[in-house]
Amino acid sequence: MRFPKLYERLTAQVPLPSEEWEKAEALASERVLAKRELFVRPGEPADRFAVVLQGVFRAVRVSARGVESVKAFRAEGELIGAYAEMLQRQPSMTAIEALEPGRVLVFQTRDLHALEQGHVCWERLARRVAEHHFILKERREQEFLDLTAEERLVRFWEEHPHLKGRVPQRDVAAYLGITEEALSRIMSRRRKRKG
Amino acid sequence: MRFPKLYERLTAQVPLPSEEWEKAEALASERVLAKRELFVRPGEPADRFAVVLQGVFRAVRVSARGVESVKAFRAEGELIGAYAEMLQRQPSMTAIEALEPGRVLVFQTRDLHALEQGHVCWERLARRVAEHHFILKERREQEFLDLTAEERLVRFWEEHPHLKGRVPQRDVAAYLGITEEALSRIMSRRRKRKG
DNA sequence: TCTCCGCCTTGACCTGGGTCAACCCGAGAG
DNA sequence: CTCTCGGGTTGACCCAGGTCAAGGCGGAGA
Repeated sequence: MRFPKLYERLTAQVPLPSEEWEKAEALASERVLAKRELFVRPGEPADRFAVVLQGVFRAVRVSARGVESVKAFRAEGELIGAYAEMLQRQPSMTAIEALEPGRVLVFQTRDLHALEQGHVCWERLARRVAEHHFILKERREQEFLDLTAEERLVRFWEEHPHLKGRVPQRDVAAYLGITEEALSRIMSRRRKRKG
Repeated sequence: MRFPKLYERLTAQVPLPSEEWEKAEALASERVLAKRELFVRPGEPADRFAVVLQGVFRAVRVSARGVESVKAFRAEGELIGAYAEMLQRQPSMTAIEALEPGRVLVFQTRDLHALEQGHVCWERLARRVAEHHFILKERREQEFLDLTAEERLVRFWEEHPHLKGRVPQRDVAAYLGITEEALSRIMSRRRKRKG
């Protein structure tokens, strides 16, 4: 077993026979990414995903207006991939970019599919993953519905303390749905108010 | 079988043995709701959900500021319930209200849990449901990130043509994340521009 | 050392939407 | 027939955040 810690984490979610995990490991491959390198680029088929072993990534989409918005940041232990597109068997509309030099463990969806045929544990895991991501998205929806940009900022740092110093401010702005100028002003306003 | 059409729809998602469906039907109960009546009220345990047989429902949450925001509208054939809270075994923070007199088919999560022990099809269905809801939420997130209120309005009616005339304007506003005054103005602005 | 570049800040100005308050209108109820 | 009430509209005013443009600043490379 090459990734016992990862196995540990997964098994906490859904019991996973170690033989099954060994099979999965055999199908996975490690990949190193430079800062700014894309793990997924828009237009590509959404046929793979990965677990972050090292580094921070951002999932970005550029709108019709040409504005970049950040859908999520992902760090060690989390999944990266164009999930929604994968589920809908569409080409990716999302870019996934390394914000630092990183390492990931890549799986082909096709391989996972094959594993699912062999043991129900993989379907159960897929369910957990879907449910977890649903909860994340719903939380974010709620934030857009009833928080101001400033409140969303505060909440962002509460929810992502591990990203301190690892993501540029402009990306935080793009995550909050505001411009970098607006974010800069919100921060200076708070500096003044709080001390 | 009491609900063959519903069985049809589900089976299109995930093959469901008819015996299993019959078991589920036996556990479900029909409930009639008056206009304005709540199917779920905030604070209650999130221990049940339902399929809408008739009527339109809204899922509402009131923010700390006391503002109502609408998370979703649900009509015939769709699911209602405090899904996120259910997954997290929390009391509901959401109210689910009938906007018209309605009928629903109610399931206890506990019962579904029991069914899952008996046959994998229920887990598969749960996975599909989670994935589907994820996609819906992500779409909405994207709309908040890169559309104006007016564009969200247009998209809303494109995505929910069946709600025309069935939901009050103020609730559409609460769904879009704006006030009813703002929505009214956006509409009159468009009336002027377009003719 | 100087320069360039990526990232952040600041200013001036504009605009969409929030807030508060008045008003309108159509449908039931008495 | 009138009153009331729920839902929608309109106006006046304000403010958060967008836009455009000009710096500022620290670090890497020549």
